[in-house]
Amino acid sequence: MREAMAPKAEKTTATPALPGLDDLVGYHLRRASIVDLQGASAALEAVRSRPVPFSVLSCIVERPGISAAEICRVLGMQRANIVSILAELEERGLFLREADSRDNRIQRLFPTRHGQDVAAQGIERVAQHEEVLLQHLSVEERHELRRLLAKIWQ
Amino acid sequence: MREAMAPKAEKTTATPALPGLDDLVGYHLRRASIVDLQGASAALEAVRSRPVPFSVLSCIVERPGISAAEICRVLGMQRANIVSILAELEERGLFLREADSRDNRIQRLFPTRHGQDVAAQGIERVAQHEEVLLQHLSVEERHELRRLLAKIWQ
DNA sequence: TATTGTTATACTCTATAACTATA
DNA sequence: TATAGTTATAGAGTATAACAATA
Repeated sequence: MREAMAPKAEKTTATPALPGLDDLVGYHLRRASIVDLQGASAALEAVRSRPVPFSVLSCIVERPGISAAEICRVLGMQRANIVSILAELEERGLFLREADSRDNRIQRLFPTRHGQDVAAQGIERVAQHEEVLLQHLSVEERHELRRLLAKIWQ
Repeated sequence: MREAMAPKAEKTTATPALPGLDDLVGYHLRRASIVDLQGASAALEAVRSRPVPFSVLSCIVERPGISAAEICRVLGMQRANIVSILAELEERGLFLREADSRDNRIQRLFPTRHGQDVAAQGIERVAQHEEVLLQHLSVEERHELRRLLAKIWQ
């Protein structure tokens, strides 16, 4: 607010070609992502989870038998960071580990019935949150947005 | 494949209405944002900064005389979290604090010449990074993406 | 009472290095 | 040697509570 009455001098000799923070797509990407994360986090409280742990659970439910390393590749996270998340999900009885019959290094993860229910409830809640988040976007715009975003990271 | 004989509920009895992780706009928002942040962080190493501190500096450069609390409102961050960031930027001589003449609670922040240079160099680097990030998007798509993202958080 | 700047603190998420055991 | 799971650790970012000074 207020221009502060031109404090002393300078004021930068006009920067016409120089882009500002608001011109960067990444800035809006970040701001939008933060708003989404906050809403998603609130939505996931209903199933006592958080965005990343919930994404991991969803992976297991959507791909029964997936390994931890595979989940990391799918979600783009470090193997070291999934360990405590899996420990928590396992303790809650949301999935089970089963040794791979051919490769003893690998543990194959299978969702329990409870895990499937929690994942379904979570997705439902997050979808409801997105309905609010994207309320000012038409169906076409939502699809276009998702398409453009996927193009960036995939 | 193998229809007829009415299957008795096996292997995911078709989940048509249930959205998966990949259907959530927020999922792609997050993934895209992470990729962008990584690139932006790398780009900002050239000016020894990071996304958030750089955003704060940009705010000061773009709005000379802004206060810390105002920056927090602009960037959507907590007042408590800007303190150490300002301390670092100040120590590097990127801006100066000046007591407000009317309200002694407020410190008005003004960029130094060096601060302006660093901000300009940083923006340039980040813009170059975005050129790579958005290389597969047309100019129209980039503008549409930014418009849709701004619609979400603004 | 409300706001500014501040300290302290905790949590989430991401990152790297290094270890073990298997392959 | 390469990969899977793991431990430890660090860093960035976000969040809340509380305080003193000022309005």
